[in-house]
Parts: sequence; structure tokens; C-alpha cells
Amino acid sequence: MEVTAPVSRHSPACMKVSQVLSRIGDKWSVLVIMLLRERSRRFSELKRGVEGISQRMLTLTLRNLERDGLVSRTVTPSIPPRVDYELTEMGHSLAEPVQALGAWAFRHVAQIDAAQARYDAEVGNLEACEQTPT
Amino acid sequence: MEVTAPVSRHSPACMKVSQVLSRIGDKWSVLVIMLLRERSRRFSELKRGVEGISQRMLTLTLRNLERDGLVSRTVTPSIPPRVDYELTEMGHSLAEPVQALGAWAFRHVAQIDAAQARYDAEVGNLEACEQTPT
DNA sequence: CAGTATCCGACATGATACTG
DNA sequence: CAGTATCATGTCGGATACTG
Repeated sequence: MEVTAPVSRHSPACMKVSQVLSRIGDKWSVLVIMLLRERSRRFSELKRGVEGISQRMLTLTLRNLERDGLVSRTVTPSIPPRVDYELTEMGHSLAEPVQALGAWAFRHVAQIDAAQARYDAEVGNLEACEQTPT
Repeated sequence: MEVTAPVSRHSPACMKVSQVLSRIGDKWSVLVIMLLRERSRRFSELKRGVEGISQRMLTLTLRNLERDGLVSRTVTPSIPPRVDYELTEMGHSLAEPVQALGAWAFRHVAQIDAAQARYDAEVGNLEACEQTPT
């Protein structure tokens, strides 16, 4: 169960873990995963669903997810072409801890906001006090 | 319990959630949090503990965590100065889902690696077939 | 429709040097 | 010791245009 202690925090495995975390951290992956959690979706459907995303970034995001084995890509050679994306089993299993993290974030949004506001106010004050012109 | 569905994926709250996820995703925050999970630590201790991190990035990481209210900073004005960092209660509560995610990542490292290798092999093949020189 | 290719600016990060 | 300041760089991401 222990993850960080026994692997000494610098083992190759730990590096890999960091990579996975990075994927989670990037702006779009989680959104896409959450969208695909309900059901498989087409490219354009995802594009509409995520809303801020550029075509390029959606492509790259899906590529990475597919590369990691989290999403499967199914091409239907028709005219116009149709490509469906779906969470793999591993993708679904990832969605759970991600969801847990999302739930935590959701619960603490207000508290974090408050902390930030307080911090910024203090920093602002300190900066205002600094009268060291050169 | 539902996070994404009822908030329509584009509410301001959801944006905030993304911010939190970004913090998790960045290379160092999680490492620092994990280190602080055991006990409070001094700046230089963290620097040694994380190992790849530059002084600058450790400072910035700690700053952000402090701003978010996840870490508390305690200065002991001595010579030489001493600064201790400690997870706040909220920081500790965040560590749990993060740990869960880390555990997932750890369990699936091999599978992800395999998926990547397979994907790269396929892409390599496809690229090798592409004989379209201009 | 579902991409790919290219250009470009913004930001993140590392290295280095200096300070209380 | 615990930072801060500055500079250089590399990656990320958006906009745009083109393709099968």
C-alpha cells in the first residue's frame, strides 16, 4: 500500500508515477476522461463537450491517452469518417481516483479561494511597505 | 457526490477544480506534499529530499502550496535563519486522494509502459511505411 | 468529419549570481 | 540557511490553413 516510502522516492517507478500525475494535471485530459466516463464519444462531440479546447489540443490529448492505454480509438471508414473514443478498462479504473480527487477539490474550492485571497492580501501589504527604490 | 454532471463542466467551480488538478499535476508539488506528509521539514531538507529540484522551483512550489493554504510556513529568526514547512489540515486531507491516485499509478505503471511501447511500435511502423518525400 | 502541419507567443523551468 | 533576481531556453498551447 505504501507508495513513496519503500521506493525511496527516486526509483524509476516513482518517475513513472510522476508521469501519470502529469497527465492528470494537464488541462484537458481529466475533462476528456470525465466526458468519456459516461459513454464513448466521437471526436467532434468531445470538441463540443470540452468547449475551450482547440482541435490540436484535443487531438494531442486523445493521442496521449490512447498511447497510455487509457482510451481506445475506433475508426469507422465512412464518408464522412467517424472516429469514436472510449475509455478502456484501465481508463475507467483511473477515473475513480481522479473522481475522488475532483470531489476533494470541489469540496475545498471555497477554502482554497479564501486562503489565496488572504495570502494575496498579505503579500500585497508587504509589497506596499517595501519602499526600497533602488 | 457527483461532481461533473450537476455543475455542467463549465461552471466557475469546475474551473477552480481544474486549477487544483493542475497543482497536483505539476512536477514537484506532489513530491513535496508526500515528504511533508510524514512530518514538517526545513527548506534545505526538502531540497535534499526532492533531489532534482532547483532552489527556485522549490521556493515557487512552496509558495503556491502556502498560497493555497495547503502548507504553513514557520520562520524562526535565528542565525542562520530557519524556516519550517508543514502540511496544514487541508494539506493532509489532500494527501489522501493524492495518495490514492499515486497508488493507482504505481499499480498500473507496468501496464501503461506496455501500452506505450506497443503504441510507439505501431506508430514507428506506420511512419516507416510513409514514403512520401515531398 | 477528423485530423495534420506550421508558425508563433506565453509561460514554465533551470542555471547562475547575489543578499539578509 | 533561505531565499530573491535575472537571464536563457524549451515546451505548451492557440490560431490558422490545408487534406483525405
